[in-house]
Amino acid sequence: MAYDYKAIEQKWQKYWAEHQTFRAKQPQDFEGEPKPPFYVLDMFPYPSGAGLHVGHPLGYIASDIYARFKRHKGFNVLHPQGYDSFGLPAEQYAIQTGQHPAKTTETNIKRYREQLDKIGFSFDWSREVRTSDPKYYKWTQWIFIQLFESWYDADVQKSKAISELISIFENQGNSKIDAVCDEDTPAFSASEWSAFSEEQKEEILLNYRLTYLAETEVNWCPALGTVLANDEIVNGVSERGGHPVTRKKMKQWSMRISAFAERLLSGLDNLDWSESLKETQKNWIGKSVGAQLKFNIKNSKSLIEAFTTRPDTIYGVSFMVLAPEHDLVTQITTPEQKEEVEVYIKAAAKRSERERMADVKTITGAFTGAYAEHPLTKEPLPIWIGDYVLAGYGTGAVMAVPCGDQRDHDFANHFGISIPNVFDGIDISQEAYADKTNATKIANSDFLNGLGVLEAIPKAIEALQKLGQGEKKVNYRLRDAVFSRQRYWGEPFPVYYVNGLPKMIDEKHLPLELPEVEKYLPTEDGAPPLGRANDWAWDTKSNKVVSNDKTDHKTVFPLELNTMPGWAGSSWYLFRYMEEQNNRDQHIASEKALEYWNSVDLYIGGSEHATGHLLYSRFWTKFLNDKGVLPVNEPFKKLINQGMILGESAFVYRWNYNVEGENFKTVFVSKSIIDESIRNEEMLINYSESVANQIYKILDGVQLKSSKTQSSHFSPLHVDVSVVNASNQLDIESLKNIKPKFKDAHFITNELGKFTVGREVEKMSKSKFNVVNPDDVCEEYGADSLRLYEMFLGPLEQAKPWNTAGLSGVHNFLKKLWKLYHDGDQFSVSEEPASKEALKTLHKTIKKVTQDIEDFSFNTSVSTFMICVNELSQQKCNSREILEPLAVLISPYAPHIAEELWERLGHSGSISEVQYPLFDEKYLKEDSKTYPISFNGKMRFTMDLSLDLSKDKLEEIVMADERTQKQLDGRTPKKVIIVPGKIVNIVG
RNA sequence: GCUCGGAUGGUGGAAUUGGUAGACACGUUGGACUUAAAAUCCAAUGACCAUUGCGGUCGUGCGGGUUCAAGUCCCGCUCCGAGUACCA
Repeated sequence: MAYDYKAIEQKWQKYWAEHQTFRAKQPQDFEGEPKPPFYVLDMFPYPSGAGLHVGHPLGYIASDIYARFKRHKGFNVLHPQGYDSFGLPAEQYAIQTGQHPAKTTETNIKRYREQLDKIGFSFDWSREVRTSDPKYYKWTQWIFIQLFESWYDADVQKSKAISELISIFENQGNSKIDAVCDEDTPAFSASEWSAFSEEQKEEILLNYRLTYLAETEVNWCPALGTVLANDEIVNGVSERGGHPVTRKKMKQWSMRISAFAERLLSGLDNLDWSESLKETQKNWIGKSVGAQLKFNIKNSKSLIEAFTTRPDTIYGVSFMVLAPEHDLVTQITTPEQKEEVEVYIKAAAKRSERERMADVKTITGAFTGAYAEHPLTKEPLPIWIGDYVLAGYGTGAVMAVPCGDQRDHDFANHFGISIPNVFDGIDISQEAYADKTNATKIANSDFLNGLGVLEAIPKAIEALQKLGQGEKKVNYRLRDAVFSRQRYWGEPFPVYYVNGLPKMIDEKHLPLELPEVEKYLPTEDGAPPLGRANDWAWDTKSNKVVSNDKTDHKTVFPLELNTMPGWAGSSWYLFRYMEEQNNRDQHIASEKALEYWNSVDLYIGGSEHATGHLLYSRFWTKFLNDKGVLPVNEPFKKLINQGMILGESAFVYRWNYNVEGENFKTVFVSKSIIDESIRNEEMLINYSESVANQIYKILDGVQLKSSKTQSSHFSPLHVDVSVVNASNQLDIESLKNIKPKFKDAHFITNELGKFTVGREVEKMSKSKFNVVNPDDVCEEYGADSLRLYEMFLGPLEQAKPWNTAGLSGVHNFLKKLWKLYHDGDQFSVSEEPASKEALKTLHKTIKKVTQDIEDFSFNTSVSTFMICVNELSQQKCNSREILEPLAVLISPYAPHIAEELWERLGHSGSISEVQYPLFDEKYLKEDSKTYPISFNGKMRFTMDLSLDLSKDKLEEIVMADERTQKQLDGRTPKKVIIVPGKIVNIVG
């Protein structure tokens, strides 16, 4: 019987579903001691309308292999899947078509599920989550409330209940605690606190809450009608769609993730993540250690605070620069400078983020007319404004040290400000000296003279501290994350407003479900889509959502109109999977389940989530750990980024032929002809008789101008990869059928009537017509072939192009594997003991494959299987002793064929939990080795020699060999290097 | 600019502590089977030279170095990719 992958795969997919083969057990399901848990997770997909292409399952296949391997190794494996089902595309589609996003999302999920099922994943679907399910987002809202009810104690680096903070305020005000809060929070005593009105208290508390409402400058994207987070902006335009982004002030919910900066940074050390990913998070958090200095302003009570990492260069300060948006600017600008400053501020505000970034070279700024006072020398320092100083970083002000910072150097040069030098023996006339090497000594700096950087920094801080004008400070680049979106398809905030102040809906009334709206657009007066809902007011009496007409601001209040961002639901979903569906109502997951499953042992997904999802979920995990909700403070122990699978786009080339008169026909020329014609430096018409005839026929009567063929005469156009075969030949008829715009086009083919296309590797996308669909591959070769091929393609973490041609190789391998267990059409294995070589082949394979799985080197294990099957075929081995363990070995990779063979071997039930074969060294023991015999490091021939031989004996035998004598040609070797079991090298 | 990766045949990619470079697969070529095709099987396949046979020279982006021995280690470059970007 031939290998009928279609029947086999269908059969086993059905079996797995019916028997719930991959359902994970909860600890209480075991009689006696539970099996050790192992949690393998994929980044859950956003179910887009385009469906899956072959790039998506790459990571899923890798994690599935690992999950299946761990089951064979005796673990209780949790390998769930779900959907990140809130999001922009469904809403954009709703705006265009009027269809409810819930409906399109449902359709898309169905399609995803079908596609995933065909690949044979061992997912436990009984635990599926969807972020848009009210039963799920009830807990997203619950976490939001917990954040609102918390503040951060920087002293012990822990989040605590807000009630605790209130009692601290009541007893001692806010001066003695080290709580993370907004920069502009005023200081108050206990009695002042008591004297505040309830509303004032609420406003102050908002400065401390871990999620807070604040007027923030946000990244507003007019085209998308929403605010974007920093990580949703790439090169100054929106990640989705590439629309321009501008700065705008809006009242927004924010997350005080900055409070967790230090923990997010130090926690990285214990994670088994790739160095590059950790590096990306480190840079994003951007810790810098330095000092915060206070500069008095002449003739003013105000101070300028500036952060610096180089307090040792304090004597090199010759001016100050404020960000144009800095609050002090209007206060201190002198009447003479007022006009110039205002013009500058206006111009700076107009420059979009993108322009500012693109144009770093142009130096701009304006003098305010005011002077600050140097804290040590008391010299006046002119105060400038310049847009190279960012309002959002540090204090929005810098002490400019032109000798030590290139930007300050450029600015000083441009505006003719002096550049005092504080480095001993360094020439700073051309450029600043920014090195922090301790060997360079500080000069012209009073008490710092002669010190290296490392000694000078603490000394400088000490001196400034004595004056009350500076202290050590750690600064982070990480900004608080804006949490409001002006969108419909997201989690509603469990928030209503009393006198403009936010109140939380009590937990027991959650979820607050998303209301219906008649249109998914913002309202005419610019409110978010929820502003269109008729029933969107909160009745505090009945604790229900009621009609807006009932709003009286006494018992019925308006609800929040924004919704939460995409990362809300994905920040905690991993913990939801830990609990079974029917026990999820009362909590995120039961304590017992959280304790048992702990955290994700292996997480696989794309590196594009480095500074978004992966940072936010670490933040929420730490927070929920502080609260005692979670027993862990990191969500993902080990993380692997799978590389992107790229598409091989196909191009046809339109000939922009040069004519006397009109140009009206669409003519495409085979790539092979173009290339050769260019190489031969001839006219296309002279390429060959066949080509000339075609041209005459198409361009009947047209007079071509003579010129040599050049690539600039052709414009490339994408064509769908499905109409191109593995040899790059285009099926012209099919192309005309699927793309009517080619209907009347002419195609100039080579002598054999073939038309070849050009190829280029690009990102796989619909617009490039290079998408390969996994369904098609499963149809043509089967899921096991798809799985093996995706792994065979190359290292998991590396980007690589998809090349359909290679699929037949792994498919052939499966056929060969099948044949090992069959004699002609008959299933046939022998009960005879296996030969020595067969056992050696098997154990060699066990050893290598086990090692490869542990190293996530799946490409090499596929090769190993190929070698194994090749060898066993050669040996004509069909012994059960070999073939049984082989089926288990390969089952994580090609589960369908493995199940089928296992059944044919006479077993009932799934192969999935059969013990993984154990490696035994004794089968690999060799008594001889094929030694490479090298001369001066170059291998000349090999010799089979016993491994028992001593070094001397080896040398004797090698030297006696006639080939050795021939190589030496009468010379006496200077030296003979012998590494037993490895190599013989003769020098001389 | 900075940080992190990477560069090996026609192609995707192997190569454990430095120890036979190019495993495995694709592609290509030749052969067997077949009326023919497909499928299958066998053989060859880094480049160059030699060829009746034995064989030889070069070769892992470039230039140096360490070593009996370097794809692997060290120094200096080039190019490509990713992330990040006026962060004081």
